[in-house]
Amino acid sequence: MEKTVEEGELKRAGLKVTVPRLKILEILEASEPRHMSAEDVYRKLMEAEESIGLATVYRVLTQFESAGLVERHNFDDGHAVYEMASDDHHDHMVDVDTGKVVEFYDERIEALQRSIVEKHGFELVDHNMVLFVRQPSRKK
Amino acid sequence: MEKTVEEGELKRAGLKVTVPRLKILEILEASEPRHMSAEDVYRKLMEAEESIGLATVYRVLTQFESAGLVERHNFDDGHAVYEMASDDHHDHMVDVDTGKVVEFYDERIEALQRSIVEKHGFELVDHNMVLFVRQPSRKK
DNA sequence: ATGAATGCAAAAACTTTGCATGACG
DNA sequence: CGTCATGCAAAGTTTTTGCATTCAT
Repeated sequence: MEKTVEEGELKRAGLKVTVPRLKILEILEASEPRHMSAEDVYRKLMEAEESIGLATVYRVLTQFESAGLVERHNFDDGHAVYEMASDDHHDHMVDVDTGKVVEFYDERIEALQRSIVEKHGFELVDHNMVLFVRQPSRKK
Repeated sequence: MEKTVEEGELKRAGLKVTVPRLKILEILEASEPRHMSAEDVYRKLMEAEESIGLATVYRVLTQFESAGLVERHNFDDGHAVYEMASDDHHDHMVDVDTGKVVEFYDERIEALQRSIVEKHGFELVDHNMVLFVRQPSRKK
């Protein structure tokens, strides 16, 4: 039985290697679009004929978040979505017509955020920025 | 019966003037902190001895949002909060230790957002930015 | 009077929890 | 083997909806 990369990731995160955790990790890594709700993950599991409870999906996603493996975002619509944590931080741009999500990074904005926060006497722990956009070609 | 400012606001928004809508509008305008969940509003109504159903609070807040009277935000914790819409746009800074919310505005960030969005071929419709901050005086 | 708004209760959507069973190290 | 993870179902939260009644115009 060969050791997969995912097993290593789980061990490093201090999580016991189990079938649900492996499957969920695989799904998140292969996911397109990159942002998935607990339901989305559960649906993929069902498609893959895995019998894993929805409750477990929620538990595992929460653990992954605590372990820093995934990031949780609250866009607008009121339910959480998860994406694999990457070293490179990025923000999001959501096309309001299509729902498509574009990721981007701009160091000037990051720097401005830090400077604004410091001006108010705080230090920046984290941030969350979503730009709602649209193709300009729409009439009116 | 004298006409209040709030009555005018409701009429202008195309909403019939009713007791629940007036009371909720008053509460939002007087609110401190400025960000209130539906439950918060409902609690205030109860304190004021008004018998208005929670369902009505949700309905009215949704109508106010559609009418542009209030803005809805999803910070981190998963339930929506509302604040009176003001002409001057601003973003939010949340102290992760105390939960306190600071509002701020920085034109340089606004300009950068527009420029980034255009570089991707979109136009900016709206945005949402929350900085999670902390008092630097914490040890470790 | 007539159509819209409200209150109540029931339902829906999303997430968490309790507990007995089963799996990992 | 002891502990931790899982599945299932039940409970919690937050928000929405159906319907009879009340209210604004």
